[in-house]
Amino acid sequence: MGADNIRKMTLTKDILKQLNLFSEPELRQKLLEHCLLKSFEKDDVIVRQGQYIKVVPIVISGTIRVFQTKEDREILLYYVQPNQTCMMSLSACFYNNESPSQAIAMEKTQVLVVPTRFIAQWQKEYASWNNFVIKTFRNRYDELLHTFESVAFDHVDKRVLEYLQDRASIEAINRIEISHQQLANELGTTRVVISRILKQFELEGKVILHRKMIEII
Amino acid sequence: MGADNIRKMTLTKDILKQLNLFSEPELRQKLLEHCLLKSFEKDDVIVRQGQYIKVVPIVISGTIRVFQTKEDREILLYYVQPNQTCMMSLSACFYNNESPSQAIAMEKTQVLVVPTRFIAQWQKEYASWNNFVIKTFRNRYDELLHTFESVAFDHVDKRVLEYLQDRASIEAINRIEISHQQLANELGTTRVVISRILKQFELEGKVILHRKMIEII
DNA sequence: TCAAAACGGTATCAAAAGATACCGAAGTGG
DNA sequence: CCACTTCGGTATCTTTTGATACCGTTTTGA
Repeated sequence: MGADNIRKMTLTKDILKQLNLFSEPELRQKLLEHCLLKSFEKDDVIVRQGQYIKVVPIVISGTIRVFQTKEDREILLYYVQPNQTCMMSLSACFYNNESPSQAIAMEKTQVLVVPTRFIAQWQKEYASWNNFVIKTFRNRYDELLHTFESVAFDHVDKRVLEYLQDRASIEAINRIEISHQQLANELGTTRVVISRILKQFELEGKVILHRKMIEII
Repeated sequence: MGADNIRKMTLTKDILKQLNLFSEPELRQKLLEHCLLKSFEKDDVIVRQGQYIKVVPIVISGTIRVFQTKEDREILLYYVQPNQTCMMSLSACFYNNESPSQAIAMEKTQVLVVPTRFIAQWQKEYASWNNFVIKTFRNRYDELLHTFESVAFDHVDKRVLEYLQDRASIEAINRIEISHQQLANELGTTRVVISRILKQFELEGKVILHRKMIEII
């Protein structure tokens, strides 16, 4: 939320309706009173590594990519879709510290900006809010555990194939628009390794390689 | 909780006092009514990979090691100390599924066994319980994120040194009793790699190697 | 006591990944 | 249109880690 080019917009009931998360009318009223609607353009920085976080962004539309970097290496943690929020924001509500991760908008993205001071309080008062908090913690932990396990135990080629298949499955497509460098950034390795592996896959008849696009057979 | 050699013992107020987690007298009364005290010997299996979990074990004394395995490889997730619980138990309360991890007692260990059906309910009713749940989620996530980052970005030798230094620091000792194979199991690699790295450290004057013990200089 | 198991050191070889460099093709934007 | 950037293929070499084997020493437990 340190990005200078944030657009604050009017939060209305209609916009809030796009979130199918919170059922209590009283809570929805409080969201209208205390929260903002913000809009980001593609590639806008939402959270920087090391940044102190004062708000929890719940995605209404669009996608946020959360990742770790070290020197010139980068690895995906997760994507934040509509009706979701990011872990470092939620974490910061209960013990404010610096974000270990970065968050960037992948496309034009609208978020509901919730001040952190309400999170713990609303958790006690509203079941749907508590449910959201717990589900976020739980799902993000499971997801990270899965990623951790494959980084720890699997070779990169297996992880590449799994990534492509997951993505094809989720998006119900077989033509994945991604460059080799982007794929390297998702998996925490280098572009050359990815190119090498993908070429091997092409020779094995698993994929057809296009420029910035990979077709799964 | 599938281990056949569990010893059920009497849960008394005095034993419950060893936990400095829960402040409400009403909650402490409910813990006395609904929970059990169980005891494990060193090397007892507390949770198996793939097992469905019906209880949340809160450690009163002793230590539990939680880890992931794949084929004959193994990597530490975390240790559960007194006043703590494990993540797959807590996770199972909100959506029961198979444990992705294994848990083993590292020494004689006593745990408070809380049936999962009370977790979500008590979370709404007792602030200290909610605090425990949230803190567990948060701390375990942060911890896993840190481990993930070093597995993803650091070489094994760096991770070895960091492990040894962390352990020396936490235990306020400089003689760490661990075999090369155990260290390999903590870090998800092989014994030979560990031996090689440690030998290099010895040549560099960072450690002195003993049998089943490493002395940090 | 002694056989077996565990431990750790070392060697050899292989596989995986990284680092660097170069190049031709495609895309971008002034 | 054209200079520049991006993309991806490939080569070469290096580093890191893994796999396997062997061995001498120490520990364990019957």
